[in-house]
Order: sequence, then C-alpha cells, then structure tokens
Amino acid sequence: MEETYDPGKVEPKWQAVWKEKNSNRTITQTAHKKFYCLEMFPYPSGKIHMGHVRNYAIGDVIARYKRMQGYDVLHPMGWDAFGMPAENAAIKHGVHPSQWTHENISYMKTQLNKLGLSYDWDREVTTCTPEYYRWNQWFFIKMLEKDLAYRKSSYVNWCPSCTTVLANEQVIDTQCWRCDSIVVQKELEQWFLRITRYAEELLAACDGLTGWPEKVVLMQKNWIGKSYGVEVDFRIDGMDESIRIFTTRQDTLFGATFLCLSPNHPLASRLVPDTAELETVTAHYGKADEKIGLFTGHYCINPMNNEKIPVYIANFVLMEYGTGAIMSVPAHDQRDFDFAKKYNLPIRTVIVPEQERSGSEPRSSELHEAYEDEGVLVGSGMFSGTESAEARRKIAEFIEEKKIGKKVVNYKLRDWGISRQRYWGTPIPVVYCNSCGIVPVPEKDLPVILPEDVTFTGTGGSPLLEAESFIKTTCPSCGGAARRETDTMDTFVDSSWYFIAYCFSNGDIDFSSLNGERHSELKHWMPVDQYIGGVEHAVLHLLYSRFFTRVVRDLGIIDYSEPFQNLLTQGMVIKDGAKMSKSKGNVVDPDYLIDKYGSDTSRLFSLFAAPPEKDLDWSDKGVEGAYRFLNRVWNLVCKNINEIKSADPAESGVINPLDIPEPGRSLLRKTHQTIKKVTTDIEREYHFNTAIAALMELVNQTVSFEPQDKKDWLVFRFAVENILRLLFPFTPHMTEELWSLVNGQKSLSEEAWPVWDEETAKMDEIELVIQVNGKLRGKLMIPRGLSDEEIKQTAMSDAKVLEAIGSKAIRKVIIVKGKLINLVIGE
RNA sequence: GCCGGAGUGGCGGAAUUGGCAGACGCAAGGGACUUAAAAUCCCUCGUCAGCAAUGGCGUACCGGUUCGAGUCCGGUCUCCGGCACCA
Repeated sequence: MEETYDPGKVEPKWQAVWKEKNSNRTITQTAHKKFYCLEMFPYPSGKIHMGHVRNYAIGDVIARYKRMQGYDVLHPMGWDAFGMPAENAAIKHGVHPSQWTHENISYMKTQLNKLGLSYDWDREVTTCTPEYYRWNQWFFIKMLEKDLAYRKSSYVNWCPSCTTVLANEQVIDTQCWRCDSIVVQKELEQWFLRITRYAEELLAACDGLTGWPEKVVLMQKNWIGKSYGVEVDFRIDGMDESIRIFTTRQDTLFGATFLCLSPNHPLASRLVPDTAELETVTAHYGKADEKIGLFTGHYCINPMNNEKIPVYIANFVLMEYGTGAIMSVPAHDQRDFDFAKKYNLPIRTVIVPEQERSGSEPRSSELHEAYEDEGVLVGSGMFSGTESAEARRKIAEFIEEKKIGKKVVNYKLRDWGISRQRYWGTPIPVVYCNSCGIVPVPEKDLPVILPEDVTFTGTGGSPLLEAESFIKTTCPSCGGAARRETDTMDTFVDSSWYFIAYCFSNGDIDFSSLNGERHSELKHWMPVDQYIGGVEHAVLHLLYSRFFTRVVRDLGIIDYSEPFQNLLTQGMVIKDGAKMSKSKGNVVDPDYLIDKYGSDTSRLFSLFAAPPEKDLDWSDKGVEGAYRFLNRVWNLVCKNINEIKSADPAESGVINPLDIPEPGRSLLRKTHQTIKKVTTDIEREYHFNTAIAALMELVNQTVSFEPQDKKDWLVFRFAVENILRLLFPFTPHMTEELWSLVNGQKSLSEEAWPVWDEETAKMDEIELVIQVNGKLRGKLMIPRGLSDEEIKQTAMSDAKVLEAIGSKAIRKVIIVKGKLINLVIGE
C-alpha cells in the first residue's frame, strides 16, 4: 500500500474520472442558492502563463468550495478569440487567423484541463465564431435603433506606411509599433457607442460597488471624471460671433487676460485663414512637451468686466473636452502661466491666500508660478472679498441671471470608438447605399459572416478592403447596389457581455427569442457573484461591461444593472523583481511545472505564497516546499492506511471529546479549530495563504501524534478526513486519491464541506498573558471562566511578576477576558 | 503634478476589534540515519549583552494619544500602481 506520491499518475486518473462523471456540469435548480464564479477569459495566444495559473487556481478553489457548501455553481470558461496577434501570425507565418486561433484554443484547453480546473465546458464560448459574434452585431443594431450607436468624424492615430488606424497602445513614442513610421493624426469617420449617455448612472452606481476593491472603484470614478463648472460666451470684437468657453474656476473670471482655442476648434480656421500658420500649431496638438500658440489677430470681450482680451490658438487645448476653448488665467493656472510667460501676456492676480486678504493689491510682478489654491477674491468687482468656493456659487448664479452662460457638468469620459480597420474582428453590420445612405443589416440577415478567403499582406490596411465578394452587396432597403462596412469592432465589445452568454445552457446563446425558461436562466444566474482577474482591466473592460449590462437591461433582457457583485483583482506574478514576461526572460512555463511537480503543487504554491490580491513573488524553492508538504500528507495517509480503515467511520465523526485523553484530545481540538480557521479565512477575502498555513499546522500535529488505542485512531481518522476535505479545493487530485483509499466509493467532489463544533474547538484552559505597565512579564495557564479577582490573584502569585512589581503600589488593573491582565504600578 | 496603495527577520509572508510581534513556509547553520549521496527526521534561527537564567532594544523615520500602538492621530522619507496639458 505504501506507494510514493506520483502526481503524473494520480492527476490524469482523476481528471478522467471527473470528465466521465461530468462532475463539473452546471446544475440549475432555481430553488437552490446559486453562485456564479467567473475568471476573466483568456486571449488564446498559444500557451497559458503563470498569471493564468494563479487566476484560475483562485477561481477554482472558490468554485469547489462553494459546491461543497451546497451551492449550485456556474463556473464557465471561454476564449476572447478575436484580435491582432492572430492577424500578425497570418502576416508573418502565412497561417490563417482562424486556424491559428483554433489551434491555440485546443492546446490551451488541454492545459487548463491538466490543471484540474472544474469548468463546465458545455457552456464554452469562443468569440470569433459566427454563433457568438452575431450577437455583437445584434446588439449593435439594437443600439443603432436606440441612438446608442452613431457615426462621426474624429481624429485617430494613422500609420501612413501601413495605411491603417492604430490603437493608442500601438503607438510607441509617436511611432508605429510595426514599421516605426511616425504616426499622424487623421480625421476619419468612425462608429461610436454612446457610453456617455450612461456616464451619470455609471458614476452614481460606483458607490454601490461595495464588493469591489476601493482602488478599482476610484479608478472608474476618475475615468468618468465628473466636474462642475460653467460655460461662458465671450463675444468676438467686431464680429457677430462668440466663443463659448468652459471653466471650473469661474471665481477667476476677472483674471482672464487672454483666450485660447483648440487648433481643431471650428472657429480656428476662420480666425486664421492662413492654413500654413495654423498647421504649425496643429502639428503639436495634444503633445505634452511644449506649449505652442498663435495670435489670431482677434479680440473678444470678457462679459464680466467688458475687457478686451486677445484670442490665441493653443496646441494644449483639447477639442474633446469642454467646448474646445478656454479662458486663460495665468495667475491661477500653471499652464496659462507658462503660456503667458512665453508670449509675454499680462498676468493678473485675482485670488489671494486668506491671510493676505486685508487690502492686498494685485501683485502680478512677484509671481514665479501660478497660485492655484483657493483664497479670497481681489480685483473682481462686486465679488471682491468673497471666498473662492462661495464666489464660484455666486458667479455661476450671476452668469445665468445675465444670460451670458450657464452652469454645466462635464465628464472626461468620451464615447467609445469601436471601428477598427482590421480583419480579425466582428464585421460591423451596416451597408452604404448611394440612394439610402447608411442602412443597418436587418436582424434576419445576421450574422454578417467574416469571409475566410482573404489575403494577408501586412500593407494596404485591412484585407477586407480587397474582398470584393464581401463588400459588394445589395441595399436591404431599396435593393440597389451597396457596399458593406469593412471596419470591424473593437474586441472589447466581445468581452462586454460574454458573462451573460454563459448563462444560456448548452452554450446556446439566443437573445432575440427569449421564452420564459431561457429568461429565467438569465435571471437565475446573473449577476456574477465573484469575478476574478487582473487589475489591468480595472477601467476599460470593467467599465464597458457595466455599460453593456445596462444596455442589455434597457432592452428588457435582464433586470440587473451591475454585472459583477464582487470583484477580486489578483496581483501580478513576479520573478527576480519584475513581472514575468518573455522579453525579460524570467518566465516559468506551467507545462514544465506540471510535468515536474504536478498541477496540485503548482496550484498550492501559487495560492500559498501570497494573498490573492497581492503580487506573488515566484520562488522555485517555495514550489519545492509545497511539493514536500503534499508528500507529507500522502505519507501520513498511506503509512497508516490499515489503522485508518479499521477505525469505524461511523464513530469518528461523533467522538465525545471528554472520552479522549491527551494528546488525542488536543488533536481533536486542533482539527475543529482548523475547520473553523480555514472556513473563516476563505470567507474573509479569500485568504488562502493563511488557510493553507493552518492546514500545515494540523498536518504537522497529526504526523507527530502517536495513537495508543482505538479511540486515538478514531481521532486520527477524523483529523485525516478533515485534512482531505479542507484541502480538496486547493489540491483536488491528490485528495481524491487519498480519499478513495480511506473511504471507498464516493468521490470527494460529492462530499460536503465540514463544520466545526465550537465547544470542542475551545481550549480547556486559556493562556493568560501577564503584563506589568504594558510589558510582558509572565504567562500562565488558567481555567476558563475565572472571575477578575481570581485572575488578579493568580497573576500576583507568579514569582517573576512579583519581582517586577517590587514594592510599588498597584494603581490599576486591566483585564481583557480570556487573554490578558495588565498591572499598572506607580513610579 | 494629482489620486491611490505599501513599508514587519536573510526571503515570501502572519498578527481577525488597540492586547504575547515574527504563525506557516523558504533559505541558512548544527545533528541523526547512510559506505556515500538524495530523501526523511531532530535541534537552532530578529538583534545586542551574557556561560546561563535572564535582560535591553526592535514593525521606514520623528512626535502624539493610551494602562498598552505593527495596528489610531499629526508630520517626514522611500518604493510601487493609476491618471495626466481634462481648463
């Protein structure tokens, strides 16, 4: 019976058993409590990395733990399968993106199964299949109907050599990541989703995200970026035209000494007809290095004091935020200050710190930098003497009364541009007809299939531009000749609703003909109870998903607004002080690790080395330690298997602690304490590292226990059975094998999570810590339930304590029940 | 610059509500077993003083509150993350 621990034998065996028994299938019983456990699905890049192992190990422990607790668990997995790398592989190696992607998926799926992850593969989704992406198109059509999708012209990163648009992430230091050409800004017609319609709701609901890390909620809030301010019209002198500016600092309006327009502002080209001149500023638009300005020759009138101030075009003014025009108050804004210094413009102080309020004169000459803090207004007409915050309120009122502007709320959040000039993505389902214009593809004609028969050159933009049979179509409206949209969707669209797709049984996604049963499936499983993934998605993916969930809600499909009840952002896997990455050459290959130690060891180490939300420092020696521990457990069971089996299982669960002498009694107590500790550690923010540490303590104590008689063996068996149950979610294969040796037929995956008995878990005696003036002076074992006076007398009987007290008088006695006594003595 | 987070042994990390600092693991040193090695087992392991019992010091730094502070408050330093010309 004394076999050595061989994960290479044990792990495939149990993976086959689980598959055969279909242990991981989703059971939907609406009367049961449900738990939807979801890990972020991977991009099928080729192989999984340690970050995946960590992410999925965390999710698998939670899923298995919840199943043992009697929940119906939904634990699905899928593939975020559209995207650039597949297209690059096509260009580089001549393999079709579809083939490349599906081969990767197939390999990575075997890797995930080798890790023993308990996914219900019946619900697998792959976003590059027509069955999946048709719903991207369907949602897009629905959003068009609701005016949530629209087309507009905007500036994008354009590589003139590859003739394609680049995502921001693909622009490295103003150069194209592929060909190193200088990327230029180009105005293009693009499709947008109107996420800004939900800006206020998305922001307000942030406060309800109590199951999310505060940091992530804050990042979402900052990204949405709400601010309160005013818009004010400045009339252009000598023209029947005015410029509308936005500011949050209307308290500084009297300090405006010039006005700046974005080079992309519609008025810019009218005020500066010389395009060459305007181009000198435009070329530096949005670049943080230097401030470039151009005087337009025009002036406008500050409506607060009727002052004439010059109008500039300035490269640092963003067209995308506010109105694309600002008033410049160099005394109280560092950017305006820098600009004023460069172009020799006046600087006028209108806010002074509180302590300088008494009769201060404006002191523009002294300023070395802008004073951006709050203060008291000076030189501001009827508002002088008012404190900043109060002045902002009053001036906003004044502006509205005089009808020179209005109060506004602004958001940094912009509409989501989803057009990509790439092949490997969801075709945007619209056609362009010469007579009807933009026509959506009717629902019945979906999906618009991405053609497979295209050529990849890497130049000349998307291969779809050359696919005449795809492009040429007929207008659904008039039947005339029409051209298809050749842009595809941003892949973030795919991942914005995949968690809803998993709720359909058998992977049979269908939003358009929801009957009662299908509806109730969605209702039953949504929202996700626990979502787990990397913090790098803290803004985009999570925000898009929150947006999409609301759109789906407003289509009447679900009645939840928030997709993810609880969010766990796991830390990175670090080795030698840096994130594991191919370029750093510090990767550990999961395949190698599984071959050498098995997946149980790999899982255990990645869960033990750090709490999930923190970065994990990889240590090869630490992995050895995890492997050693599993060997200890293995030997603990195998070396004692006959004695364990002969202890009656019916009795071992109901041992009366009073019948057991020490040290068996102590082991029994430890077992109950460990059940409690592991359970509460998992419940408390998934602190698996301390849960595993507690199990190691129990294993150590069990190993050193030497049973003397039958009662002792009952205690031993009880400890062993609980070690296996508690360890099962972490290392399912090894514990299944040992469980089958100890307990026969029933699989551990069908067993319940153990419960502890509070009374047995309690110590007979407590250790009393004795302090004198807060310093540790002694420890004593005392019976539970002594009175305060008895505790004091006991403490005072200790020789070391008496010595520490000496002849001094006791002034005060502080007793913490069951823990500590502090004797406070005089000097 | 703004907004977060974190600083605990040689290392990863524990310490649940203000109550024994360093659980558990790794590394290191010593020993047992062995012809030998691996594996395994036992002991030591914050720091200073001491043969020892024991005592002093110690959770980035300075100060405060408290009978008592890794934990709370004020200030300083360092590191990490996010955003960044958002008017």
